[in-house]
Amino acid sequence: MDRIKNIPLFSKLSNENIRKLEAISYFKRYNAGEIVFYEGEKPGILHVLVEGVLRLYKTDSKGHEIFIHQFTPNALVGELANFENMRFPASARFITNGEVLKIDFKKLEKDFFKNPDICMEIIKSLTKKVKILSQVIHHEMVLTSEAKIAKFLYEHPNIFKTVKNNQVAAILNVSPETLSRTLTKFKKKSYINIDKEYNIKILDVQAITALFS
Amino acid sequence: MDRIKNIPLFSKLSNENIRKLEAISYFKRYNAGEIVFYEGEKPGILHVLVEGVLRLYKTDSKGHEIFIHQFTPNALVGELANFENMRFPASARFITNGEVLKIDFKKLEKDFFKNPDICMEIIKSLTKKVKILSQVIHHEMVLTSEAKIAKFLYEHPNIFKTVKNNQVAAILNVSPETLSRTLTKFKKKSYINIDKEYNIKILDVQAITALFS
DNA sequence: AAATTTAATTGATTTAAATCAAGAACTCTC
DNA sequence: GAGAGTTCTTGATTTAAATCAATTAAATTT
Repeated sequence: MDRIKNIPLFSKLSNENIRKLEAISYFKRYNAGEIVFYEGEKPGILHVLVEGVLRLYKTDSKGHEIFIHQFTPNALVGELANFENMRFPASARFITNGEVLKIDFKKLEKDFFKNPDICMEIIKSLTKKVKILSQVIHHEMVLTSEAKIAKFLYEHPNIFKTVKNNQVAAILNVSPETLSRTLTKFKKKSYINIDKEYNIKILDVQAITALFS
Repeated sequence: MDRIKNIPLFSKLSNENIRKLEAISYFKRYNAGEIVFYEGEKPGILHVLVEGVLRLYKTDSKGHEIFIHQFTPNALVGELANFENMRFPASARFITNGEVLKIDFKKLEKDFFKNPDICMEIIKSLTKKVKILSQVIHHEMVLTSEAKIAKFLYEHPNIFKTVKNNQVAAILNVSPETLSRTLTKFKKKSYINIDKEYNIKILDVQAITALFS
């Protein structure tokens, strides 16, 4: 009960409605690496990520993973497929251990969508999603690999300390080799400096930002 | 008044609300080729396409147009930028002559967003948009040029009669040369047949669909 | 600390598709 | 229907990035 109330999407519901919601939903825990749904599956359940990091990705013809987005709590996940009654356009896999609230979509639709507060929250969530997809398109269709890497350095200068280059490359949809080559190129041009503890310092912000904007 | 009422988004509004809406909006006609907004511009106005075909596209680093989508009436256009108070992520240009209803977003937000009917319509529109973007991502990041062309042939077998290969190539984000080569390849393999009147007949549906799914 | 595994780098090659270039086939106008 | 402008086709070349391959470096296990 409290747990559902803590989810922003439902925070404004009356106690009665929350009880109704409890009746058509359940929490499920996942371990890192587990799949919540696969691209191509038929939905029926609406997922709310309540804990952990959940990665959304597609698979190309060669079996490669294409990184789309990484969700953090308390995101609504895979609602498009439910709303439009289509198959999931992407797969979702937990990167850390985590938990989702699983809601029977049909029942939710019937009882809750008239509620204006819920409507507004859904609009917010959908808008966020349009923004994310819009950025994915920009990232992958407009920017070059070099530009993507420059942007990432600028926006997440500290992530290299905790995440392996390997994983950064996967997030950027770039091969590890390309990432490595681009970083050494930036070092050579003195755009950045990387010390022994993997602290990345951008020396020439001007040059780095110019690459992606 | 009647014109606004004919827009599905507003069809359920009371006459009073429609009058209010009239006060904060106006219709504007455009000729083919004219720009409604440019990528990077700040919004402030919500656009509803009421007539004509409006193309949404981005421009890459080399100045190339990247086709995103083509809207037909009565689509809500560029709402993301308004909702999220960000700059337009793409440009919009009329392909035919047409008309849009331009609405002052701030005022619309204040007066109309509580209305549950409008909310539902906005959710529908946003959902449609998520679906479109999701398909763009699939199209451009997962499919190869060959796959894109096969899919297009399958889904729009008659469009070649009216639209030049040039333009089809632009819609597919593929060079005219690549389109030409792929079509001749399909002809050679007897997947398709093109007669003198540009009627395209898919001879081997199996083979064509296998290329993109 | 040595051994083993994992990750990063560097160079050479391949790949899918764009670009460049030139000729052929249409369309349109006069 | 000749000429001019488009559009389409075909071949050769270039390009950005992936892949392949080998080596070096770093991290983990024993």
